[in-house]
Amino acid sequence: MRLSRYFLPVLKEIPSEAQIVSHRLMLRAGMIKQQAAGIYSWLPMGFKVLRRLEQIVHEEQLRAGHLPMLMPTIQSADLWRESNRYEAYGPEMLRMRDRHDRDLLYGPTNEEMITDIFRAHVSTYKELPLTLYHIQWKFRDEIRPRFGVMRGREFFMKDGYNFDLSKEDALHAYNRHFVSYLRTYERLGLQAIPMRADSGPIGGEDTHEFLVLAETGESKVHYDSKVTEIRLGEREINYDDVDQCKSILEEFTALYARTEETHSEAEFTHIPVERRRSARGIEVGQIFYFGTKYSEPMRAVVQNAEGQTVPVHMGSHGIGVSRLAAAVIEASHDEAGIIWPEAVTPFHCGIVNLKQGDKTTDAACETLYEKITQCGLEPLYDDRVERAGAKFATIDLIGLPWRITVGPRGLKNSVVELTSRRTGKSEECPPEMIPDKLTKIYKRTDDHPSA
RNA sequence: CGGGGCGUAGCGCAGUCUGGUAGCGCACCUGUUUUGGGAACAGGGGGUCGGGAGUUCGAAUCUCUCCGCCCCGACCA
Repeated sequence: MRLSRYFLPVLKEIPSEAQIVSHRLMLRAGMIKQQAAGIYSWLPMGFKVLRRLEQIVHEEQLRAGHLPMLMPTIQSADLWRESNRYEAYGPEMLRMRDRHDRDLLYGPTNEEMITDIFRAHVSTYKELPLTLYHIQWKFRDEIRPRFGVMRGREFFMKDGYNFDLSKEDALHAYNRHFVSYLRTYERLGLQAIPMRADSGPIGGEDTHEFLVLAETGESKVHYDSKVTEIRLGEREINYDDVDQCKSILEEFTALYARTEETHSEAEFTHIPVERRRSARGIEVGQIFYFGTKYSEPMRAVVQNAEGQTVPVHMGSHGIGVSRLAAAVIEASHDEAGIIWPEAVTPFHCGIVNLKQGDKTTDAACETLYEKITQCGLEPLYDDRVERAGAKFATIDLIGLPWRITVGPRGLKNSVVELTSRRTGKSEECPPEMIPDKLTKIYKRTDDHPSA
């Protein structure tokens, strides 16, 4: 993409409504524009990041064997009356009425709807286990939306639902999600710590939240500092392996890590003093096992091998995709702006032409642009007629992980500069070598399952 | 919902107390000179002062009312 043809309304000054760093940077980098309290437009570059996050979440769900689908944003109130949540959900639910006076709502979550789909089409245990998910906009009419897309009223969420014959099967689904979530966050370059949490209005027995540590996080958390040393890493995972999934869950939950709601001071004091940590975190996901809470009232039942009709065991699982954009920025930025992890960056590199209009530098940039594009990578070429400082400031602000600086000074020696946004370190090399270097860098994060 | 604050050009703000018909910086347009970390100069375009009602010869400014947004608190991906 050529910057001169792109729509990237960057701001030099910080809009006054933004309090936290991710919100400020998303506004300054021209990623989002507020349309109402807690409701945002995603401008081209923000949208690009959102789609990359969505893509990675999809890939990891597919890898775990979960099936993508799409449910509508608007739901009928009748379904919610069946589960008795229409009244129980309270004013957080945005209710509306159509021209025939039918009660509708903008879905805050989809347990009822997925259960409706399940009961309409599944009647035998032979179709189990089944896990369906979608990535769709939700609306929760928060009392006080804030912090940009971190706590929007409208937000983009992956929500999945598993249906199993027995509690044991459903707990495996729980563990499987646990592992797939860990993998998802690690791919995004985020450290998200699983913590035992409170089940809230979704209800249920077992639940873990995944939290990214950040000063601006809204949740208070308490943990043993050793949990931050555990990584999933490159290990092979077989999502059908019940024991493996269980042992990974046990490995990650053996050490103390709780949100404020489930915190126990008594247990906390068993941790050696130097390892006790109380901090704040951003909740980027949560998984639940809730048994037959919805399947019983909504009659989502199957016949088992003995011919008995039994309610299915269910769980639900969510990742806040739009919130992830803010969480990544909270976890990865500096004074100059955003620092995108390679996995989610909107463009793979920026090409900065220091002397736009100069035949030699223009030609060098064009060639680089073409060659890099041919490698399947997407460069953002700053071809504006601007001074070097302005171009550097823009490219730093929007946070592309790699910058290629092309100027007459370097070209005299047949070199361009490759600079890491994260470390600030530069190396000079002939432009012909750049595509290969970038390809190697991105090979590490280019991790698509065949699905 | 309780408490606090704000609404003036795309963004950041002054002007409001003490009424006299709107200004500054950035951004934008034109030109000249510049050009390896947000250039300088000159010229220029852009505003129903959140909406409505009232007071007044006259309202961004005073009064009433509605709307929107932000911050602190209880709830949540």
